[in-house]
Amino acid sequence: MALGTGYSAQNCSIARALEIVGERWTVLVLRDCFFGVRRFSDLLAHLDISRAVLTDRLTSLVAAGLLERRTDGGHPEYVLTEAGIAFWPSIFALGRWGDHYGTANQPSRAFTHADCHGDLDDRGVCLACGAIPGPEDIDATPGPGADNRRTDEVSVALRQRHRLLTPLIIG
Amino acid sequence: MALGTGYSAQNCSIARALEIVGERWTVLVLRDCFFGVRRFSDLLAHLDISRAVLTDRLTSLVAAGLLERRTDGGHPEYVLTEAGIAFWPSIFALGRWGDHYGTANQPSRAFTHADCHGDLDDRGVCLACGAIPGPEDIDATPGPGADNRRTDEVSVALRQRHRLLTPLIIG
DNA sequence: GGCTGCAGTCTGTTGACCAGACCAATCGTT
DNA sequence: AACGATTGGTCTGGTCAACAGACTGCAGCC
Repeated sequence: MALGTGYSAQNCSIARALEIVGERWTVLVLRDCFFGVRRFSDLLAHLDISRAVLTDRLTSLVAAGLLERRTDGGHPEYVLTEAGIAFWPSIFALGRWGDHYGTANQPSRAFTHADCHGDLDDRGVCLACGAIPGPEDIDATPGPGADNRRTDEVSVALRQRHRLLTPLIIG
Repeated sequence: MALGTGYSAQNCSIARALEIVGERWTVLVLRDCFFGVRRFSDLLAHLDISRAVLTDRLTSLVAAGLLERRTDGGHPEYVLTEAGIAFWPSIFALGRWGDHYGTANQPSRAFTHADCHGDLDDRGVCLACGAIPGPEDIDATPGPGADNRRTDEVSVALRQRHRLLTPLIIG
């Protein structure tokens, strides 16, 4: 393991999680995967990340079992595995905290329970039915604080209501 | 903001959260604060972190409003603010994910609802009463995967059952 | 076949993290 | 009050990760 990524002396669940997802950009890569971004070039355009670093993060995530690299003859696609999908509560909690205490005013994105169209509270509980839906049952829509400055195709596609985990329609 | 910490082009709740807590060690500092660690030297001993980096992280967390630096005449103490306490769901979610998908076998730590002694499920719901307790109502105990190799006083103190957010009894 | 775009690799530079030395303020003991 | 030990930092030099950008080889399309 590269220096700067290990917390070897910390025998702790949180440290073990951070050894996998604690590096710069890793969580944002996973976020985009939940939004249905699957291609190298789309991640590159949406994240404003160095190509070398994106390559490294994708390789690490595949090695750690959060992403699967699929090459059905054509260009590769990176798709969340069960372990990657299980990371959703962490993503959701981070986003909610960022909404309340980050440097901005309004949530950039809103999540609703697809089955009953209820909004989710800070714990992820559907206000309409009381369930805690997984990402496969959540729709994402731009929130009141969303900005429309970015013009890359991924950002444009994300301005539509969209079911998490399903491939994003780009272009 | 220093290079390597900004995600300026990402107008996103998650990116805004990561601008504050996304640097190396920051989440583990917060974890220790939830466990009741408050002194510079205790964090230093427990985290195996460079002094300069710990100074930087504490300064950043105070500046971001997650920690308050209290100096009532004596040595300073770092205590979670409301914004810091609100970060608990992210810490909990990361820990649970690390339990299931990290490199280890067994959870290093268990959390129970202090009011009714129920265990918490992966979503933070008390299995006994159905509530989702905040950290002030949660007791931490060593889990089945805890190790006893570390001998620093903080690690030793954490082997006792202990209410989150209350000062840890060290020494 | 030729062209465009995709998915990386490679290179030099910048800056964050590291270990460890150093220093001032505080605390405990007498 | 004086003294030493502990605490809470700062400072320095070295190492490694991230950065921007050039380059390469393959896929897909016409």
